[in-house]
Amino acid sequence: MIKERYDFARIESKWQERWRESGANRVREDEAGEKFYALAMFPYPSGRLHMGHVRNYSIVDVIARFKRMQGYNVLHPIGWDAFGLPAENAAIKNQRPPAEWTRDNIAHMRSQLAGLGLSYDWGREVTTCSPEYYRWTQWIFLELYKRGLVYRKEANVNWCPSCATVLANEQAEGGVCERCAAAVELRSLEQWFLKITNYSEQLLNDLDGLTGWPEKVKTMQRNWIGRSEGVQVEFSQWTIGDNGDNGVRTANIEEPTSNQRAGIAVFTTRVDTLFGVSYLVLAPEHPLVAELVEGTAYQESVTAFVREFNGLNEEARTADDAEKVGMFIGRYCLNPLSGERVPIWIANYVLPQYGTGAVMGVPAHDSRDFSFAVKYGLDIRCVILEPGKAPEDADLMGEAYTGEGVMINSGRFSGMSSGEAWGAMADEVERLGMGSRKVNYRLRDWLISRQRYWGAPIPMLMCPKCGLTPVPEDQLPVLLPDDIVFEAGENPLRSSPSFREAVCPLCGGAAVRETDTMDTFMCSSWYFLRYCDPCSETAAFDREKTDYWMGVDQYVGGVEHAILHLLYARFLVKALRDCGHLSVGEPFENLLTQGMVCLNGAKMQKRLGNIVSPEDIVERFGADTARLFILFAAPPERDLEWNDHGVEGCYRFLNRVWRLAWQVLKRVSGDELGGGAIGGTAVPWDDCAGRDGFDRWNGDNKDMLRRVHVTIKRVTHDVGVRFNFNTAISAVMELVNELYLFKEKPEADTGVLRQGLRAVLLLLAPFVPHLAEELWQAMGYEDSIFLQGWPQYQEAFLEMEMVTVVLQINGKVRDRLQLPAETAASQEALKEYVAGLPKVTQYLDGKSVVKMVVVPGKLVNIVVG
RNA sequence: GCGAGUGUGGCGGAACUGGCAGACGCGCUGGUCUUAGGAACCAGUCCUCCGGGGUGCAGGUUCGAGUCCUGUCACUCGCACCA
Repeated sequence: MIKERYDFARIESKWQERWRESGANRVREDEAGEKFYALAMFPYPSGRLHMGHVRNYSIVDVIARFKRMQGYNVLHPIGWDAFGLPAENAAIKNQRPPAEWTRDNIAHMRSQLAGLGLSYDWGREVTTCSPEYYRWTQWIFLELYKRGLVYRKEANVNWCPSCATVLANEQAEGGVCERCAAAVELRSLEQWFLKITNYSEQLLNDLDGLTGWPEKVKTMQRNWIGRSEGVQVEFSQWTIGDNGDNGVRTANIEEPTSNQRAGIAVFTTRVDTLFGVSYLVLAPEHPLVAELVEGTAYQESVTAFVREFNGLNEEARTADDAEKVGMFIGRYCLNPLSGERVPIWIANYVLPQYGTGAVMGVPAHDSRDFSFAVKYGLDIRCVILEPGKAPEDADLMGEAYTGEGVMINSGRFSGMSSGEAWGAMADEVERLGMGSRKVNYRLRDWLISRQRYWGAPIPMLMCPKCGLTPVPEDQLPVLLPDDIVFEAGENPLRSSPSFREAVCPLCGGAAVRETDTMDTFMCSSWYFLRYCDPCSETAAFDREKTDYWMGVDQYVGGVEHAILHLLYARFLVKALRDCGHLSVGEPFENLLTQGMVCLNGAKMQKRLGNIVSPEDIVERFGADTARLFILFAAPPERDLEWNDHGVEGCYRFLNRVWRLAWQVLKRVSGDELGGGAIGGTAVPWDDCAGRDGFDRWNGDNKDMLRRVHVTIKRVTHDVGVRFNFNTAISAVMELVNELYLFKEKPEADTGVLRQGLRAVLLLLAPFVPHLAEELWQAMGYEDSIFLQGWPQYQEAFLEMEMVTVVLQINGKVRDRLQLPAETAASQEALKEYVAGLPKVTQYLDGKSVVKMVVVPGKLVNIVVG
């Protein structure tokens, strides 16, 4: 028999053990029922869980348990995003291999997860740093390589000269080394890239099909991809120096000399402003700069200016407060349409990696060019009239006009609308062979090289004879060596002979292994595929299994992954599909981005010292209370303010449920109806479906049953459709309050009471699985509550005999009428009833009724004039 | 600057398609029981001059607006010289 006290510690460990022993959460592909793939973003094994994890995994667990009760075949896996920097830093600090540190962290966090009663299929656990996993990460790399989606290129990395090591962007914040505070330099290294830009268009367009994603995330991805349509225009180059004599146009001349070069290409989205160009700017890094100034009077000053930028990393370069600086380099070029001579400048505000690294300056119609022109006294030439402004205003511009208007000062294009001119001028540029329409993206290729130990080694070799050679598939995995000494400095793989020395698979000669490892985002971009087939030794995943489980039906995680992780995963899925390994083109059908967990108004962070430890909460109140609070305190997408009193409130509520069950069961066992009925089989009042069952009851009993079914309906909708767990829980709280009141009524039937308790437990089960399971068993059921179907409400039970109709006069609530449902449902009957009310005559006060608005079953509004 | 989002009691938040604002919980106040309680239970808890007024502010649409529209302010997040 159930005990009087709610002993959560005993109950929770008991059920966790039983679920584990019975394999309650194991799934297979061949089971009956539609599949449902519920996924939380897997954690980095930092050492212990924080509240953000608890929130994330509680949300997914509720969804998984709910769907399971609804009869779905639910895949609910967990794993570890286990490569990465902290393990390596810890290794240096404690002289312990990263593998050990990671393994211990995982062990501890695994037990914490188990302690929360999360219904994972532990048989599918995946760890990205295990050779069984990263073997396939390497295989995917090779697949992409085969498909031409991998290339090598020189690129800058953050380099700390004092630590002699490469830093990630996050470690180089503010241009300063995180560890030693030395100024970070840029170093150019040969590195590996994935051609994600091949998929720019698809990644952008397919966002429209992701109807289950928050608009916010899609917008962020759209901005990140940054598509813009424009024209790439060539400004032919003049040879003139700064002595002012007229130059000669030299474009299209064969055999160019050092003074006769082809044009300079710029990309513009505003080709309509071409006649407004008063200068042209190159990025300081532009390859032409050195050539253009070579041997001129400008060489020295320009070189000095350029050098200033080389040491600067991108962050310092693009900081908000960075002032625009630039200089004239003594050269001119020709405007392809107007034929005008245009001075060439270099300036810090032009980015080398976007477009062509060169920009046409149109001060009148671009705010950046405007401020630059004002600073350096450059021509501001208006070519588009702002509607409603007089032409003479153009000279007195206080800021750039970036809108549309009528063209002026633009040769034969004058008089057109700017929209028309855009097309006409683009056509003209193309006709002249001076450029063409072009689409540009902000998205850059994905640099996956990390000069680090703790990551999946890039499976490539350099053979002096055969060049770059992929490691053959049957030689995977390329294992990380463990004979490594960890100290600050270079990638330890570089100094490991056992790792570096290899044999070329093509010629059999000596070769050198690539020592770069892969960005951990690479490992986390396909883990959800591995969950579908986690133990395969012959493939990354079986196509049939991914066909069964993919895509993920519900993905849940923090918004901080809205761009990188989600974009990379989408890219990889598309690439693998194109390699013939997948049927789907998008990994995640529905996405829920949960809010942060805050304390005192700020995100819980070790750094801020505003941390509440999940372990403490579980120890003091139990996992069920922790889960309940975190789901009750706010809807999942919103930030959640932690509140200790609120936790106690949830604990109180569970105690209240416990006592209710205890009292109900005590009464049932003493009741002639209940005594013999407890057991695994259905008791009569458990299946009083249909109108007949309902009509057996009346008065308080009938009202109580109605409440039960109304609550089932609400909770089903709130959990299954809206993911508003907070309102679902509050609905159950209301039901419990009602049951307490009902219990004291003289007419209260024990069967109805039991029916109410049964509903409470079923509805609470996804939230507080241990308590629900314990009380379910106490009710006499032998099977797990999770094998019980999700409760169904009966329409007939929802029908009200009396309903409340609101009476308004001129929109103000004047009365609430209790009416038979039949009367309330009919326009005419309601009108008639209301018209006869003395209250109405009183409020009319001699005035006449202008109109009567009737909403059947709800409201009557009498408009009085 | 661009983009997205959010503004409701002392607090977290309800109000789903325009129809009873403040559900549920916290906190607070008073009470019952108790040796005691930070336990449990009961009652109360937006303001009010008792007419009414209240959902950041100002307008608008409507019989009716927290909800829709326009403008505005504040805060949060993302991107940020992307030509």
